[in-house]
Amino acid sequence: MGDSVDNVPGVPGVGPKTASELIRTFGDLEGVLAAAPDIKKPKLSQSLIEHADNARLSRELVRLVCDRPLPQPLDELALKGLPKEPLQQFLMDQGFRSLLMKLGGEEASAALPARVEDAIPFVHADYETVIAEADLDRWIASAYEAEVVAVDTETDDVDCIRANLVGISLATAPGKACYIPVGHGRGGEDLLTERPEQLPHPLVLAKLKPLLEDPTVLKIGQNLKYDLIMFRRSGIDVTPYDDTMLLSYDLDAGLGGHGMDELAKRHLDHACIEFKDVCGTGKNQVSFDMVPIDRATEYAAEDADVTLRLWQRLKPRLVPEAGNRVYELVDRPLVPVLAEMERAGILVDREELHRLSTQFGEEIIRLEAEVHEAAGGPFTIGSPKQLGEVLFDRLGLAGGRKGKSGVYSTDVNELERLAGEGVAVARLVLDWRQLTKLKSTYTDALQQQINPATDRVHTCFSLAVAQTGRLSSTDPNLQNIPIRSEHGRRIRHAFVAPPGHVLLSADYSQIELRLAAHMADVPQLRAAFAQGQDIHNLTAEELFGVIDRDTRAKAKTINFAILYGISSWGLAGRLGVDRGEAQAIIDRYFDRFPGVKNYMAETINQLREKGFVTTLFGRKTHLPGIKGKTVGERQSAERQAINAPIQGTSADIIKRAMVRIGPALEAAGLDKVRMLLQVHDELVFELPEGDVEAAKPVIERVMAEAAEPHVKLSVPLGIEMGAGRSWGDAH
DNA sequence: GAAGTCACG
DNA sequence: ACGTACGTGACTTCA
Repeated sequence: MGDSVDNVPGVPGVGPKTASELIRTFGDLEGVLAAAPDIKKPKLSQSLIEHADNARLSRELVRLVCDRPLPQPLDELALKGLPKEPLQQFLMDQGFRSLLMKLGGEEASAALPARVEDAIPFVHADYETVIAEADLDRWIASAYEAEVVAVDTETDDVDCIRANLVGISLATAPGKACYIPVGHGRGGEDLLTERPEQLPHPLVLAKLKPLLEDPTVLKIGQNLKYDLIMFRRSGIDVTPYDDTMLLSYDLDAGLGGHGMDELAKRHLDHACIEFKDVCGTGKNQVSFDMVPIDRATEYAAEDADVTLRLWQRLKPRLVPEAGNRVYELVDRPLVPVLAEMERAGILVDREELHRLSTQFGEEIIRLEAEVHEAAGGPFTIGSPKQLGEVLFDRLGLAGGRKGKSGVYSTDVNELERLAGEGVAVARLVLDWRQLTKLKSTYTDALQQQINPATDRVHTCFSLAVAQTGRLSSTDPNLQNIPIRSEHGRRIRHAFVAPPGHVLLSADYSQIELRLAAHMADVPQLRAAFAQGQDIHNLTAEELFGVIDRDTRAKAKTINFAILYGISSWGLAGRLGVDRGEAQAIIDRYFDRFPGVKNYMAETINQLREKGFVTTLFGRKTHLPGIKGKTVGERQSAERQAINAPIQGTSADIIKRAMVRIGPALEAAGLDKVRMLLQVHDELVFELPEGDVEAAKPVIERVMAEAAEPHVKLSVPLGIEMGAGRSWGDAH
């Protein structure tokens, strides 16, 4: 990366370094200063400000070194005012223990021990249940004193939009944790039939609010987005915060899951009390408000205790290992943004979905009869096993291929092949499959997902699932709403804006190919994007010398193959040519675009050496499969290694756009524009009709400039936008 | 709970 | 010899 601090005065032999590298070299900020006793302070400051990879770090360096008024911040700094105690909070946040001790005394840094004490056992009996007001006050005071507190909320539902608060747990030191019940025994049937003695819910929240919002106390959570939403619903804005799930994700993506139970096993060698041991499972499961309070305390306080201990293990690894970039710049600030998107939800036309369900249902019944007729008897069309036997055994069609479990493949490729050969039943099954898919997954299911209180659908975005840094969406998944087929597209038209409003969709045009052109440094591709040329036409021209429908389609397939980590077998299968021909095309591609070949070789080398690959923002994806037993496993890791930096950089960029879009809109006076959805390269907004023309340029600018200043791209990022009454109309 | 299938980028 | 692209989540059938 090109950002460097040239000629750092007073640091002989250090050479060009980014701020993060300086920190890494000397252990912490104090080390940097110690190594540079005769630093020309203002000059260092200016230099760091201009070149450092963490603007916030730079600013605090300047503040520390110069003790004079700060120049205007460069990046995120512009988005937020400084907290009350910026330096102390920042240092604690960064894990600069020794400096904190010097400035704030021993007690200020007690929460971040240089070495984690392994010996403190988990003793459930030591956890405290807070029933009296004085005890609550004592715990709050202890959190202020520790300047760090792990927080966990217990509720009666995994869906935090409709969940009720049942209790809150706090931990201020390993082994020192409490549980504050507020909603137990609310009309339970078996376990608790009346409300046991508890502090009133509003009182507890009123007492916690100043603590949770205090800039000098760091709040720590595991999957904090959930708790943030719960607190936001009560008018509490938790800040500042750390999330152990995200720390794990940004440090160890690819090495395992990031749920608390798994992290506790991995890092603390501790088996947490499992939720199902407290609440049961299946039809015997009860919600948390029905759990007796003493049992609830063991479970809930342990969660906060574990979270605090995980933070002590993970946070100190951040600067040395993760380069401190994606966590600070991307993932952590995204949490409240996603929380607001989930809270907002999107309006769905229930009647339209119902009409589509009815319509699809009637068509499915017709198709079912036709399939059975053609097959010579009834069978379960939805059973791949039965369908395969009907097609390839009963009807005796040729070309049946059995997989390792001994069933014939009947997927879309196979059925399309048969349909192309004139097998009528194959086309009927394809149509039946499409409509049952649309009905069961979308038109039926989405109606069930509409929240009766808001009349809207509230998805849950997960930050720590995808190996590459992408988000994922569940309950319902709003990142796979149909668009490609005509029937499917009608479902998109059921996602609408309320009266007087429209939906605006903004998407990055071919962002992954643009990033590949930049990362592999391919002059022709860069020039084509700079001039707005059609990129598949360019590939067709380079590879085949002619541009027509056929060569362009082939070129498009090849461009995708490049992004996914090419193999001659895979390309052959997609293009319908033999393997030798596919290999010839690949060779020709590498010949025309040698940067791509080099990029792939370098990336795989890096993977073999380090065990991970990185995005332009420094996000890691570990791929232990590169050391796998089989060739297949190792080649799979190689393909992932090619794709992960591209897909991951794209994810980093749109996430940064999401973090910056709110403040940018606010600065433009567009406070009624709400971001609702992210679909990997697309953002969907809901806004008053009259705001569309003002909002478009703001959104476009933020998205187009989202990589800057930390990453300088050699290709422009193109944005396409549209607005309409429905999501379907916004494209 | 695994396998197969298919919706999206 | 190996293998039919990268990343997800939801639904259905069936053991």
